[in-house]
Amino acid sequence: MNDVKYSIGQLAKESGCKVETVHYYEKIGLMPEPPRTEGGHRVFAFSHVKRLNFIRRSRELGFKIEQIKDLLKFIDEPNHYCGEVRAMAMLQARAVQEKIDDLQRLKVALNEMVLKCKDSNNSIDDCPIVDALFTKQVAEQI
Amino acid sequence: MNDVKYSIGQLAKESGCKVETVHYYEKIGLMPEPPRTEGGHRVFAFSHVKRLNFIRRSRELGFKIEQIKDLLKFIDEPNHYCGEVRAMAMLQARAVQEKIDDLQRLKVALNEMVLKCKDSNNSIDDCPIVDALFTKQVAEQI
DNA sequence: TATAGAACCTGTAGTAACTATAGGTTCAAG
DNA sequence: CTTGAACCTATAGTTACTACAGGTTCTATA
Repeated sequence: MNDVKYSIGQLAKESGCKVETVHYYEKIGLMPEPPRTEGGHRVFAFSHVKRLNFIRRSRELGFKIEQIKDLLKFIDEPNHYCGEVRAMAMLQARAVQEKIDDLQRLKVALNEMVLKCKDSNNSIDDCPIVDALFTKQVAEQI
Repeated sequence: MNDVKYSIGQLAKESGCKVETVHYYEKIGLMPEPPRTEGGHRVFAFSHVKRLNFIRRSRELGFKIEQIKDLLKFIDEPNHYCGEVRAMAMLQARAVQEKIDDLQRLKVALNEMVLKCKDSNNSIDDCPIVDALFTKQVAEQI
């Protein structure tokens, strides 16, 4: 039977979150309010472990909390199709690609600045990096 | 002479920030407190435009506020060398590369999930993406 | 069974880097 | 001289947590 019970600490460990994060997810409605012991301690089931894993992994993939709420809605409510999830994943992949492109441009700019700055014993007044940062449209020089 | 004066709105426009951002930078000590008019409006000089441009561009390159404070310290205080700035830029470039690598892994994971999910009319119960997110160590499958 | 201390509880404040709002004052153009 | 744009301050909101304080419950050992 799958009626193993988990304390919040075990749940957290099991899914790689911190206890405070579980509290937080409960507060914002990502995780349901679990049953409690007499004394008020939360008692979780394996389904909670699965759900929290889903959330954590989605976060790792760069989904925002609001997006994860949408994903969980698909899962919680019946009558949804794989296509909706697929579409979200594709959108996410595109957003990630854009971030990568931005960072690539960044890196090139930084490396160029470093290359220009050959004589690192220069006084700060002659530093090409400082210079580059003071001039307009660094980003567009790239 | 370079004694052109700028209102906060002009300063903001000139350097691509919002007025509130200038207020904020002043509050946290990135920008100095400028002189004021009788009525209390801030009056900026060209040096402020340059400084704010430096800050904005550094932010665009992914430097954190605290790092920019360090960079500005180099510039504000005498007896600093180009090498210190160069070292920070190199560190920054490396950090950016790491972020790029992370995102690449992300993108691959997302794309693989999308590819596996061929039949988007499937019910959500059979969605390989949802499946992948529920299983452990998605990130390590990549 | 008594007790120590680990783990839990709630609620609030802090983080980064702004953005937005409210409610009031000053400036500049016509 | 009036109008309305731009400015002022102060506070709250944003995102996704993290960290604390001050108290309670659970559990393992003596």
